[in-house]
Amino acid sequence: MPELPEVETVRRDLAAALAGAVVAKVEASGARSIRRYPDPAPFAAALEGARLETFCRWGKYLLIGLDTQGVLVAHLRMSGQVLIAGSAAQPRPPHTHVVLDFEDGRQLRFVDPRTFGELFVTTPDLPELAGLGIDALAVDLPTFRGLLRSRRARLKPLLLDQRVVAGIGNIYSDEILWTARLRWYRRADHLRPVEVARLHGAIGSVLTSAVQHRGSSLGDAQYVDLQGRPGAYQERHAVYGREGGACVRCGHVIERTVVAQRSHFWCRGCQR
DNA sequence: AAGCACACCTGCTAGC
DNA sequence: TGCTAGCAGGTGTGCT
Repeated sequence: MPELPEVETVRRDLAAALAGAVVAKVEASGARSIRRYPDPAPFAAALEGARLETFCRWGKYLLIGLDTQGVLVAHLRMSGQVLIAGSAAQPRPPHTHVVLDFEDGRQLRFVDPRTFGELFVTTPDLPELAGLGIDALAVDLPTFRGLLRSRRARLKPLLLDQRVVAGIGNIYSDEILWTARLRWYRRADHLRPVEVARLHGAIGSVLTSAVQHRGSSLGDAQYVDLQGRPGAYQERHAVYGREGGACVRCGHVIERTVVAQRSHFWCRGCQR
């Protein structure tokens, strides 16, 4: 589900809602959500009594800095949601696996039907995230050029590779390629300089616009924000999920093909 | 290095 | 109406 814009929306809302909040109690009933811990007690102990101080994001990882020098890391994978509740009395959604109780009575809930997501507490140097590429909203053009120079990978798998640039998933890779007017199978090291610049510009413009519209929620509403509300960027998708529709730029029919075992949506009329 | 197949899960939908 | 196959926003591993 969530890619960079959705995680960034959650990050901003968390910062506004929970800066300074102190964890009173942790309930971790879903073992898979804290799978790095053979036993839930150390996970709870790392959080109980801690004050939430900073709210950062790196790619699709949410990073909450604690006053204990620890960092709570969350990755939502396909179906994870972070929801805030005004009180413990508010009914819990199905598949609520981890609950943080705050001193003021509010709760933060980690809900995840497919249980691919996870939470853990680590040190500020984030050893578990070694190898993750530069954040997609932080990469400048010269750096991006350098990243592509020696890569023989095709553009779609390259954009999805979190070791190169972090934060882009299946929806936004298609929107970025359409915006840059490039086909998925172009090789990174064969792009002309003007095409590299277009791709870099498209990463910035698509992700920034998606953040402004609070991310994309598809029909099954797996992605919702902290308050359970959907995003609005899906209304602006040019290609993703629009198979058979008309390209808003050139009028050709949007096609769907399978690339790297994922659905890929594109326009043969204006993507080269 | 790159690409593929598959694994991890549940839920929803399209098609029979 | 009821069943089943296929599909889903992500990543990790193991194999060519």
